[in-house]
Amino acid sequence: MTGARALRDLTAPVEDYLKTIYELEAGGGLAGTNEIAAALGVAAPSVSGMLPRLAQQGLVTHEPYKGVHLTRDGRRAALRTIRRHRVIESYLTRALGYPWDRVHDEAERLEHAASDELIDRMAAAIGEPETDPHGAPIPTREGTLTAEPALSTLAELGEGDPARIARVSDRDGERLRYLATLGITIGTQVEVVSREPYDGPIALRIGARRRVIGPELARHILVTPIHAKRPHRR
Amino acid sequence: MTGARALRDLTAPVEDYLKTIYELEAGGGLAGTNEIAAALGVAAPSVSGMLPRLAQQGLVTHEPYKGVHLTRDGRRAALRTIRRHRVIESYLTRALGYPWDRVHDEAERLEHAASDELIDRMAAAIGEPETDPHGAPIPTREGTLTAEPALSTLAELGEGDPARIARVSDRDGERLRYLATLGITIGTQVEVVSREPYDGPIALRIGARRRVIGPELARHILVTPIHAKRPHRR
DNA sequence: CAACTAATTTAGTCGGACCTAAATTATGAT
DNA sequence: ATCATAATTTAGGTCCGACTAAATTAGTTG
Repeated sequence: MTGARALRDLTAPVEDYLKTIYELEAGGGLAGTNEIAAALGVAAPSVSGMLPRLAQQGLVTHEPYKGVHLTRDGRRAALRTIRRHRVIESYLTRALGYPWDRVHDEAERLEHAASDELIDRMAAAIGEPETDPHGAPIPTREGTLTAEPALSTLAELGEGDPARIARVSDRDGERLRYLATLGITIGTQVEVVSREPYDGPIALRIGARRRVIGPELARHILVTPIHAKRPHRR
Repeated sequence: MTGARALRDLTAPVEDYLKTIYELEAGGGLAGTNEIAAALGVAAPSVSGMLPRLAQQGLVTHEPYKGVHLTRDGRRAALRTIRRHRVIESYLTRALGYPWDRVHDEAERLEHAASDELIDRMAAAIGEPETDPHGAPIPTREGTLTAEPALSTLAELGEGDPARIARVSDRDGERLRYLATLGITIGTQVEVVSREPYDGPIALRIGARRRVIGPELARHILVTPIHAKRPHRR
């Protein structure tokens, strides 16, 4: 009974907090005030001020000085916003020809304004994709996120290992633009040709091309290693 | 020099006020506080509170107890928002299959979140339409609105006069839904078959169908009378 | 275990946008 | 010209979401 009520009229900042907390929780156990503040580009006391408001709406549990956790409702709201974001990103690239480095900011604003109906129509119009243009999985309408298969970093691949580009962060447009010039897009097959020791440059075969990238960049590129048998995982 | 600055970061409420003031000015000389309040669904003192803020941003000139007028900047911002709204409505119907009675609310929210680039891409994707799904003209990217040809009301038509449905209000979804069941859509040709005196019902031929509507509804339907020669206006 | 440091919260403000209740101004009628 | 009424503004308050500066708590280290 508590579920469906609050989700409707969350403010844009609230949705942003929930999304951020969700991502921090997923990626590192607990979400700290400072982390949230840094991720949102906001001062730490602003976060301290927001947390009680979120708690009072039943979206989050908060023990002062310890940390925050999303409640079931909070997680649902977060996944709803994430779904919106990723569907919008997908739609903009597939239906309106947006380059992948310019969809993030647009989605960041539209995700708070689009109705469920619009999101569903967009998703349907582009064939209900399972991932967004950067490889991130799109939560379902019901708020479930298919468990992501374990991905490796391009930096972890050994020489001669073939792999397929699976995911990159959508945050840094600059980096996405650079990756595009390298020919690195989601689904592209790559292979580590050679690696210099001591965290040195990594030489790649990307399709037919050969390129060398730094290890720091490689750590931001997630890949699915390709084994002898085709990875027909479901 | 003053122009381009302020337009970028107007808040959603500010854009709504400007849009409303623009429409009231266009439709009736001066925009009164109460009118604005009624149109926005807000208390009158809220408007009194907002007007100085708008004036201070150079969007409006305000002489207390007399009235408001949009400045050049204010008019530009208003037209920009109106363009957004109408492009979005058009896109939703033409590209995503929205029925014309459900696009208004969606556009009302998206118009504050969409970038200029998105609006332009949407417009391009559906062939740069000149009017929205309800027949309202779409301002150009440069902020000009082609002078609307003088339209009549369906209630003003005499018996036997053929006309083409030109425009209806997008506000009332209920009414739009009813009009759709009558077969009344933009561009449809209609003809007044007969009219009862004393502001009585009006019998119409709509395509092949015959329908009778009340005079109040007829006054909300704008039409282009069709004369002997085809109205090949540009 | 005491003390320092880093993380977090509290205290105190601010601006935007809304509200109700009470003044004020303008206007039209007598 | 005065007076009632309608339109508008002022007064006073709320909530949200942000800020800086100052306190507090937790955690680590000597």
